[in-house]
Amino acid sequence: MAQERKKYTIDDIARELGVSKTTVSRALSGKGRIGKDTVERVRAFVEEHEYRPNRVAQGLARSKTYNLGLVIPGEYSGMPFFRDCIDGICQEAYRYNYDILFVVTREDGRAQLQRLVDNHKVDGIILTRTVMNSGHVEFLKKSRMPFVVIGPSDDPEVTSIDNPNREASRELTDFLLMKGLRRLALVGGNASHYVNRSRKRGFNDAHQEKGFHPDPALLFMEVEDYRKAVRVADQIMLAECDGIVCMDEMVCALILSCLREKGIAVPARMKLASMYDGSQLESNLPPVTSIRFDTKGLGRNACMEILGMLGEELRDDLFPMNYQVILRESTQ
Amino acid sequence: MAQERKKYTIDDIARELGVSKTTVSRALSGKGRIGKDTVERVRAFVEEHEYRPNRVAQGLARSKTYNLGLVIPGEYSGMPFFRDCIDGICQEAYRYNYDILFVVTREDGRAQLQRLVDNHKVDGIILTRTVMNSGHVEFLKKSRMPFVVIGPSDDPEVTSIDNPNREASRELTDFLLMKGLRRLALVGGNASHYVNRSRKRGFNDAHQEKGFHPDPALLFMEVEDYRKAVRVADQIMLAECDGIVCMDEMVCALILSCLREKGIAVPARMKLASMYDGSQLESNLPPVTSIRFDTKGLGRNACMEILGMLGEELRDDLFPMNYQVILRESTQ
DNA sequence: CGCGTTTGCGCAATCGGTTGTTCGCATTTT
DNA sequence: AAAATGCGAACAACCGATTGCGCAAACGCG
Repeated sequence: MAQERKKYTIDDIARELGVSKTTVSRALSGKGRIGKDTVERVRAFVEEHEYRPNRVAQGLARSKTYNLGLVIPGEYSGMPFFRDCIDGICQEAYRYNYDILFVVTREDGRAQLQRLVDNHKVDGIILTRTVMNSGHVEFLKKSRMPFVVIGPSDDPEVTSIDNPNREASRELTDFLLMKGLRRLALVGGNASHYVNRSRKRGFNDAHQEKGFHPDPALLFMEVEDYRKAVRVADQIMLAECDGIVCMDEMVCALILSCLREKGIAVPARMKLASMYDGSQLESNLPPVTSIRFDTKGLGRNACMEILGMLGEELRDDLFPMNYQVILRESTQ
Repeated sequence: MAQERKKYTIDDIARELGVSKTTVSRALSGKGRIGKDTVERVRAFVEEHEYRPNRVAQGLARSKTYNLGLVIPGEYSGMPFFRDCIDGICQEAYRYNYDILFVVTREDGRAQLQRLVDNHKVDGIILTRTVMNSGHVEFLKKSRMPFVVIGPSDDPEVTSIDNPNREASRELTDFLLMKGLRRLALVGGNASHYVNRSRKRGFNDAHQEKGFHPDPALLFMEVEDYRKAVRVADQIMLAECDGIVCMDEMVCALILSCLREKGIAVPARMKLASMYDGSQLESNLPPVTSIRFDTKGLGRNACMEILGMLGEELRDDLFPMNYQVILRESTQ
């Protein structure tokens, strides 16, 4: 049973080893001229006694915190996309010994952001963007704090990264059109969420390439719960659609549930596909065709981008940001 | 357009005001003897120039980081419970100018935790517990790092806080038994998640109080997707149940969907209730009776507990940790 | 008026590291 | 053999705050 252990400081190490703390510091950082055997001695001692430099003191001396700020809008933090994204970000950050400072923004999001910057609590910031407003980007540009954006950006000075939503949605839609479907409904949740807009663009792209025009009457947004889904499903059936494209997994599950209840056979009487694949679509009945993104990889990339800006030597290349259209029974 | 602004240090302030930095420090902290008018001058200047003390330097001097570690198991981080909980924690932390260091644990969770402690990156830790294993608690006890646990704890030395799952489940079950139901099925997801065990206990409690015994054949766990739900729903109908109690919102939505498809009228032929209320049950068809917890309040309480341990003067009392059984159409 | 107490403030050490510069010594060059 | 070079290690300043202690002026009181 390891007893309460003294916390060593660099001075303790220096004293016990009979060297100066400069030497200890250099031995550990590998910077500056220093003898090989000395390095070895120090390393061994440090290993033995489990010394860890105090990050706070290091931070003061180096003007560095080894913290990254992650800004997430509160109302979305539970969505599968964010879950995977956060997962990737954390995983990559930990590899480089950074930690993640979590900022859940609500109405007052700016105050938290400002605190991070003013108080020197982070070295850089990862900003997730859901709606295009929020002066956060402008604020960060002005503050000289390095940052990357997850989501769209029209500003060439801003490093941003995102899933290829538009392209992927185009491809999925194209696949359905190639199957001969001509009256596709598009169903989604929150209309102001940029991701839904990107997916809608892809949907339109595919149509236009073939000289088709999606019927505006077949666009249904704000489908967030079962009751709304029921109504939309009714309208879709009345409108004589031959296929339904859902913006995300949740909406898709709701719609599918409604179709089953109405006894509308998928895929026999109606094709169904989703523009985002989660854990539920594969094991649904029938399994639903959908687009799989490497969202975790996206998170890792975002993290690598910011680490790169902070001068870290990256150990891997960025992940290629692609996607897969996964064909399942719902479109057979 | 606010131009790039110089970052003031305490020395800058002192120089410009013609006082010592000791004075500035004292004026701002309110500690130590110092003249009223001096305090006023300093405060005004600081306000004017938006000076913010460098938290890292403060941290070194005071041995304090104003960071709280929040340990969350990666596989659950997206669940509604955690979302609300995190929300509450962050909200409360920000009020006291603390930030949240987010630790998503996977298999290797211990390494991250150890880093937080070894490197002095946090003042305290909030540990969320999902399964009862994990030597995290023992590790933290040994490390002398203040911490609280969200979840159950048998250890009297450990501060822990949780929703009253067992009591609430007992009450909900009791309500159903009082209605005359005698063959209740209990359906849930992950069986090793402690929260499901607590709820199951409450379910049993209610039965035993009345001298009944829940039929072990009516306990269905690991119902995670639609396909499994379909099978379970079949078995439930065969078993001639008169009511179904679901462990959480997601399972409940799946089961309800299955019932609708089979044309089984809820509540006419089957009563349905959920032991956790989320955003989906109220707007479902029919709306489902369920237990509402103040999970956000739980998060805030956990945060207040740890802040208290860290010597912060709390501005509010703890929230009373109660719950409501919300009666809806599904049990009428 | 003299003396003890209180008040306001600054000096300097400290927290635990990093880093530019110097210094002694061994090795190589001429 | 003297001068130039290179190497390893230490000195001391510094990062930006906090804090124990001491000093001088102002105050209270008999």
